[in-house]
Amino acid sequence: MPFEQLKLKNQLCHRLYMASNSIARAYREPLNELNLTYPQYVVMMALWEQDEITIAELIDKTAIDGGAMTQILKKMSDKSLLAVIKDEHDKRKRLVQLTKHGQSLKLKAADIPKNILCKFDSVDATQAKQLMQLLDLVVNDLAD
Amino acid sequence: MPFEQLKLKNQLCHRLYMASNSIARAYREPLNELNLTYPQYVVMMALWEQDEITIAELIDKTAIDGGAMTQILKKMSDKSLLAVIKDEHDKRKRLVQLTKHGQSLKLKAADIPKNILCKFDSVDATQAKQLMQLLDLVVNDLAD
DNA sequence: TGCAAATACTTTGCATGCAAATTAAAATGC
DNA sequence: GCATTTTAATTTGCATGCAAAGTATTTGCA
Repeated sequence: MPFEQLKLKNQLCHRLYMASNSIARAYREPLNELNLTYPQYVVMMALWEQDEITIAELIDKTAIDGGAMTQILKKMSDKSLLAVIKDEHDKRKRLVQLTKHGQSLKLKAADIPKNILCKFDSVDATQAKQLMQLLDLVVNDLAD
Repeated sequence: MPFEQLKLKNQLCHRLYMASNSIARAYREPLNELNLTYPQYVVMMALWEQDEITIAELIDKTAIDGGAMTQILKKMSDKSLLAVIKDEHDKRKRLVQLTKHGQSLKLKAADIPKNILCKFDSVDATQAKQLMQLLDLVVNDLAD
């Protein structure tokens, strides 16, 4: 069968495209209540894990584009979720620091992952873990 | 361990986010040679499977947003890959039709999926199929 | 010491994804 | 038969993802 590989139903990339968009859409509602977009939420999660890190470290942890990160941090700073401060030891670097407000939001966000997982009627914990492992393989194979 | 569920390493959504971006990035180079973006390539694949379908059907097949689809089709029309024509039976609808140029591009695109798969050193065919099945479960569970 | 190369960010331009509002046409219902 | 509702697209505004160019510092090295 010629061109069989070009059919959408055979494309891993299209599955990923749809799944990624679907899950981001699922997060939209609960995140709206926190006045956060999905990438902004990812930044918050990274900072809740470790506060006061450089922008480069934040980019590394979140895999968010550097150009986008500048804009995202500016908006989050405007919302008083965090502050971007100069690194006195290396003036090229800037440190990102959560505000009290940003820190306190962690409590409100704690239930979000669970509420999303509730929607997965067909995927049990084992499958979810398996899925994450497979996705890690994909990401690693495609990493430069 | 409190807030363990908020760590990025435990988040299925963040894996999907990274994997989807990674694979879209991997397609960028080969698609540049065809002067196509990734969503435009998805539209082409849908039309190579079945030509002369309505925009609604195209949206259904590709899962591309309707608002974005209008813009995408306009750009593809400007590049003479396809034409958007009126449906005489139902004037609300519009049909999308590949041009000869659009049809001929299928040949050049045929090798792209294989070349991307080459990059997956750690994922064999069985795992790829398994991954697609799991992603289908996720998409279906999240579908309204 | 001094200058080229590497780092860390920022800025800009383009292409979506998405929600919400809008327009046009067809289907429904009373 | 006509108003209401539904369907099909388009338009608009906002938030990225990404590539490429630009700026400010710091490193490396001759």
